[in-house]
Amino acid sequence: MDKSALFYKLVSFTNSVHQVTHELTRNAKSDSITQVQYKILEYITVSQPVTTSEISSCMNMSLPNTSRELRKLSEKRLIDKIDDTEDRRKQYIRLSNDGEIMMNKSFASIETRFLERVQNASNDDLEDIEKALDILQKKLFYQ
Amino acid sequence: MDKSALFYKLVSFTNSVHQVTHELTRNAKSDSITQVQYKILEYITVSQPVTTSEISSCMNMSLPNTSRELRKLSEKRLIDKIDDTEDRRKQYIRLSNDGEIMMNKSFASIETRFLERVQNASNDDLEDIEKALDILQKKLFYQ
DNA sequence: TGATTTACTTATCAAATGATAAGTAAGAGG
DNA sequence: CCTCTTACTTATCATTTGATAAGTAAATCA
Repeated sequence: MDKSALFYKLVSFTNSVHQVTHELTRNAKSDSITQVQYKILEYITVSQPVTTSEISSCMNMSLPNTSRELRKLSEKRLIDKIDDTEDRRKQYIRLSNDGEIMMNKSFASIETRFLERVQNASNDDLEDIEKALDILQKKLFYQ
Repeated sequence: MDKSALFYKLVSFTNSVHQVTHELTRNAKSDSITQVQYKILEYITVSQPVTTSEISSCMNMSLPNTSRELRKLSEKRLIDKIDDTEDRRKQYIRLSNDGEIMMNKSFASIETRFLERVQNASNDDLEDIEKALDILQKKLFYQ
């Protein structure tokens, strides 16, 4: 097994994933938030409740900048900050109702584009895709 | 086959790909160029020769901004611009020698991290990974 | 040949992002 | 109790990035 050849395949693959992700998510984001704010909301959506520190380290941004962006999201009423009752330095971040509504819309838009993309795939194709996603997530893109 | 469930799997998967890509490529970029400039060089590396317009549309950036960044890369002697002899409005972009050297270093660094990531994978695992990459690229992340 | 389109450049401005210093307040450890 | 560490905030600044207007020069088209 030539690992170098596999590496080049991976480079090409990740480029495709980035391209297609861009294609699927274009216009999904509301104009009232920035790209970084959208990525933060996306992370909160799938991981809530999360602390500010967790967001900071998972999104690879500094704590001060994370704090600033969360303040902006809070001012836009898209997230709620809930103080931890045990450790009062911590606070848990959740989507607010407005945030839920916004992210539901975004995900619906992305899902629509996804469905367009796989509309011609057979059931066998879809099963192949699912298995392939599982294998790669487990064996290559594990965290 | 539940396409909605598959969609959620895809969301989780693309997040993992982004995370791992970030992990593999950290420190791969020279400090003398910006993130966007690095992405442009990466695109030129795998697609050269390319025109300014092609870079602009494939990287989803405006022609003026693309032109500016290419000028900066040219000033740093990382790319060469070659006038098209047939259509004199066009110019083809290539890596310069210095650009080749820089990108070879970057790719070597990324490959090293990739090899660390798969060092415990068996030959069967690697074959599974390769097949999965092929399937997804063909059936889901096609351009 | 004149009008239109294409490929690209220059210039300018605003906004987003990143980096860093300095601070507060609470928990943890000796 | 005192020190250290953790979790987070505020403030500030530089840089990067994005958007837009206006221009040049070459090709195409009618």
